[in-house]
Amino acid sequence: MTAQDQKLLTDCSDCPIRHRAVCSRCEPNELDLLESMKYYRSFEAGQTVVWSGDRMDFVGSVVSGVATLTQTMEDGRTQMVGLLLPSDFIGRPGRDSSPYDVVAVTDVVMCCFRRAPFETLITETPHVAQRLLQMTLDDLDAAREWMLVLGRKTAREKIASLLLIIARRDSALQGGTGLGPVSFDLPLTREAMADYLGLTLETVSRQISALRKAGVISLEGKRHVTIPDIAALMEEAADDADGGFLV
Amino acid sequence: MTAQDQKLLTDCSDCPIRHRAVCSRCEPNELDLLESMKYYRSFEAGQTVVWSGDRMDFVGSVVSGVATLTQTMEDGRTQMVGLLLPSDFIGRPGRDSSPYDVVAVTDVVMCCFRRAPFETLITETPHVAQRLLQMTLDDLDAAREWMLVLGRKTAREKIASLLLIIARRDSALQGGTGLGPVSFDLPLTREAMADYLGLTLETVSRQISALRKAGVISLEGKRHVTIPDIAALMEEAADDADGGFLV
DNA sequence: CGGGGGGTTGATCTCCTTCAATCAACGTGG
DNA sequence: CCACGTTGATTGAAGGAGATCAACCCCCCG
Repeated sequence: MTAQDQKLLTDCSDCPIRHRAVCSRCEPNELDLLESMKYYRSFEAGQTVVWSGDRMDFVGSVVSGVATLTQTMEDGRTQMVGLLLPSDFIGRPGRDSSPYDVVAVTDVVMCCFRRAPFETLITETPHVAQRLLQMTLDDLDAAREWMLVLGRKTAREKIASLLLIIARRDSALQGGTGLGPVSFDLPLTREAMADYLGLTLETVSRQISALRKAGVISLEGKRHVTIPDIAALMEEAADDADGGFLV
Repeated sequence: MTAQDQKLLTDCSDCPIRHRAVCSRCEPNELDLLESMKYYRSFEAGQTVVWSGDRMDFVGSVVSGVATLTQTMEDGRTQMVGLLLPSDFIGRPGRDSSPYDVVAVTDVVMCCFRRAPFETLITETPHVAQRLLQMTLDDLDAAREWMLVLGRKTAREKIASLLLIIARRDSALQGGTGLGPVSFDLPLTREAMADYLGLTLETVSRQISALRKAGVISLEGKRHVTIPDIAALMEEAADDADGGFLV
């Protein structure tokens, strides 16, 4: 985090996620309340933010970077159940421990609120609670969308679906047009993609190669992806919803 | 619905889901408001409650019976993304169409509210919105739990997991002790189970037979299941969480 | 230079799907 | 009352998509 970033982060009105996070609906006085109880925390790539089952004394928003929510079985099988991007919220009111591991996959900055004051706040100010309900409903839709991917799609379709999701987000954030070639960096390793998709990392690697050989995507290095024709990728993903690329 | 059921359903204070549904936190005056805008609808087994994409002019709670939330791809592959039991809520404020098909799998009675008045109500009375947030968070947890099942469990583990979920619900509803043998009727056909689990109906049938032959479950007819030893079934489900049978 | 993390590719195996036959239960109409 | 069709379920045989095991590459860093 540069000195300038640090400066930006002290004032809510300059916050990069001001218009999308839990606080987006707040009136100025509500924002003052939130501002008085907030603090920032930084995590390095690879660092665990919260361990599954551990006590969690805060909730908060991802300001920058990417984190994952994962579940692990006793024998080591793991499934990613959420991908946390800037403006996404971590933690739930009314529960003091996370049932998932939260791991930073890139460097992450979070805007945190201590849980107790936050919980009283959402019972008293409706705008935060309303926004939180909206965000939770969106998360639920995303989770259900993902259940279709996990349960019914082939490995190739899974990869295509994941690439589309990342492309969509990126283009929404960067303000691309949604037309013409799209290109972005994969924030996830092959293994993390496998954990998201319910596959092995070998299968992920093979299917990415296959999509490359088919000309649906092209790679520079291992991580930078270019999509010459988004419609072709949507075809591969078997996305019935036209999806509305920019949604 | 018998005449007595009908009578019971006219008054919120006698409602069987009074203490678990969206209305469970309401003060008497809030309940009066809700009561003034509610109406009941019945659906027969097999009937579609809402078609994916269609306009939805109401939201509401399942009072009795079982319904499913499913997604279907163009080529016919379908994935169940939710199982709706008594007290579960359908529809979301702020959106006028469902992205999923809602289908009654048994006869279903719903307590409905017209969407417009309900939406103004939740912006004005905090208790309904708070309860809705809680329920949505629970749904999200359930969806994420299910992502682990879909992504990482074997067919046998999937079947065991589904049986456990149904057993848990049933025993919570019926007020069983959670100890000793548990027995219940499957509300779902083999095909519906397959759609829930991301399997084929043949695999479902085979794995149920396998669990029966292994003595983990026993069947009377095709639908009535008895579980002599719940711990054994949890073992088969590879449920890391002790699960706390009664949660 | 060694070592380790991340990635690719190959060979083999296996679990689940696919296709198909059969069965039991049930209703319906002649 | 029985032939017939339908629906839900079971079981078998064969094939395939993805897992598993393993070798190897690239690049960065100490």
